[in-house]
Parts: sequence; structure tokens; C-alpha cells
Amino acid sequence: MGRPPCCEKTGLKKGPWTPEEDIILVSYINEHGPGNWRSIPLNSGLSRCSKSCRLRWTNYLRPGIKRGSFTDKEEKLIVHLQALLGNRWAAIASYLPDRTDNDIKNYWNTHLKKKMIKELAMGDECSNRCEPLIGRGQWERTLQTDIKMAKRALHEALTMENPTFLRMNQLVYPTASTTTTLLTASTSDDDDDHHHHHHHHQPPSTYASSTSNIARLLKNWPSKSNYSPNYYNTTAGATVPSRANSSHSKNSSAAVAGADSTSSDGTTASSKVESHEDQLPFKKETSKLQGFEADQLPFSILESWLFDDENYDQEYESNLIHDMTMHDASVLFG
DNA sequence: AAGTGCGACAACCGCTCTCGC
DNA sequence: TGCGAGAGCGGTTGTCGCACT
Repeated sequence: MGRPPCCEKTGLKKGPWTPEEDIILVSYINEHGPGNWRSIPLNSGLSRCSKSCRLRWTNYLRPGIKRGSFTDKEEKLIVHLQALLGNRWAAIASYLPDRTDNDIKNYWNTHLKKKMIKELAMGDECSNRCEPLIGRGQWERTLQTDIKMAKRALHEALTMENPTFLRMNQLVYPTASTTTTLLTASTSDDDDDHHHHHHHHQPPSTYASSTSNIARLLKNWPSKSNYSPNYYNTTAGATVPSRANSSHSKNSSAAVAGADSTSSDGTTASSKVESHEDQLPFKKETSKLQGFEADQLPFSILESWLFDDENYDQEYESNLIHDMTMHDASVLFG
């Protein structure tokens, strides 16, 4: 095919990033905000293409990224969502806001795919050998049930009007008063964005996965506890307004937000840029979440739907399937 | 100690989508 | 409406480190 790789133009550097390059990139973004990637190599002195800068930022340098091994819950969620959505890693990543799509994709390819194949093989073997214990049909039904549960969760999240869903949020949010204001039902298709939360990060084992290295070197680098998610959100804020509402951004793993926080210069993120909260799937008022463990949110909702079999009843399923319109299906499955 | 194989993951490539003109 | 530029996404590759022989 014709188009040359973007980095071939002017001898731009490729390959692993050095600490010095990371510092330059982070310093620049710290000062100007993310976005406008094309200007970064021009103005920052980096010999990297804009694309490489964006990837480096969104996958590794952006604050709030959780690294390290995946938990069982995350793993299960990925399996569910992959069964539901296929290899749409950005969409899957939107349900694990502190994981990048690249991370999830790699984890799937290196761990989960093999695991699923193995389990499939074991299922087949078991169905051949020990039919009385669990037959192929039963295994398939179990899998189908899992997929349906995931569909149901997604459907709930998208419709936003199911009373059961509201109950779930009351579990998540601490007070009834906040619940009513936070759960303004969305009418926009853009609302399948995700919640954002902070996790306690595991210490990175290599440089490439270490933003803390940069933190040590950069005086103003925001710590994990005080970073300004809206400010650093690749798609949000004044720096890249044109992309903020795109269909890509709604699923983007870069769209990380969380509880409001103080940025490096001492101003709050929400005062610095326009809030991105109204694009979140479950609207919330950031100020009302001060001090609240927002990082519990995604799993609080999804884990209940995806992991708790007690929530699942056949009657609801049949009703749901009946209610799902072709439009819903096209939205969900493209 | 040296060589080899393999797993993990960072980074790249190419395509598609969106937006502004 | 068409076009070009920028950005996002998913597939794939390259590299590194570890385990094993």
C-alpha cells in the first residue's frame, strides 16, 4: 500500500521512549494540556511523530492509569464484554476506565485468549469424558447466560431509566439527595462514556511502565491522588474541543476522569477547563462527589450485573430480549 | 556460561471516522 | 458535497527479560 509511515518523513525517532523524551512530553502537556498532537513535535523539540506522542501519553504517561496484573473481577469483566462486544477494545476499556485499550488488548491476547481456548478444550473434553458432570449444552447455556447478563448490563446502562438500575446507583452513591441529582437520565447517544476512578497503582517494574519516574523528575507532575483528570483527558477540555463529543471519544480509553482534584498549579480542574462530566454514562455532579470513593463506581454497577447471578432471572431476560429493538442491537453491535 | 525458546508488552502501522473548510 | 487533516481504533510487530537446556 502507498502511504508511508508517518515517522519516515523526516527521520523522526521510533522505538522505545527514553526518560528524557517522556519528561519533555509530560512537561509540554503539563503546560499546554493534551491534544493538538501535531503541534507537540513542532513546539516541544521532540523528534517523535504526533501519533507516537499521543500513544505514549494515552497509554502510559497519562495520570490515572492502572498498571500491573489484572484482578479476577477485571478479568471476568473483560471476558464478558469481549463475548458481548468482540474485539472492540476501546469500548471494553470504557468499562475499565483506568486500564487502557492497549493494555486490555494485550492481556486478552497473551492471557485470556489462551485461557478461553483451554477452557473450551476442557469443556469439550469434559463433555466427551464426563457427560454426567457437565454436558456441552450446559456449558454453552452457561456461556450464553453470561453473554445475556452482559447484554442486560449494557442495556441498563444505556437506557438509564430502569428502576433497578437506579437502585444500583443508590448503592453506589451515598445519599438519596445526591442520587436524584446525579442520575439525570441521559438522552444522548454519547452517554455510553465511562466513569473514571483512581486505583492504587502497583509500582512499575520497568521504566516503560513508570509514570512515577516522571513524577520524581517533574516538580509539577500530578501525583495519582491529585491529578486533574479532566485537564489531562485527551478528548476533553478546551485544548481539543472539536473531538470532545465525537463518537470516538465516547469510547476512548483516554477519556479518564474522576473525582475533582487540584492540578499542579493549584487550581481545580473543573475551573480550568470545561467539565467533561456530562458525557459520562451516569451523570454526576463532581462537586458532590468530593471525598467520595468514585473509584468504586464502575465495578459497583457492573460487577453486580455481571458477576452476581442472583440478579439474573429468566423472566427479566425474556422481557429484555423482547424489548430490545433493532436499534438497540445496531447500537450495541454496530 | 552461552544459546535458545517463549511470554509479555510497548510501540508501530494502516485503516476508518470525524470535523472543518 | 467533496476534500484534507487530525485523531482514534484494532491488528500486528519488535524488543526485552526470564526460564530452560
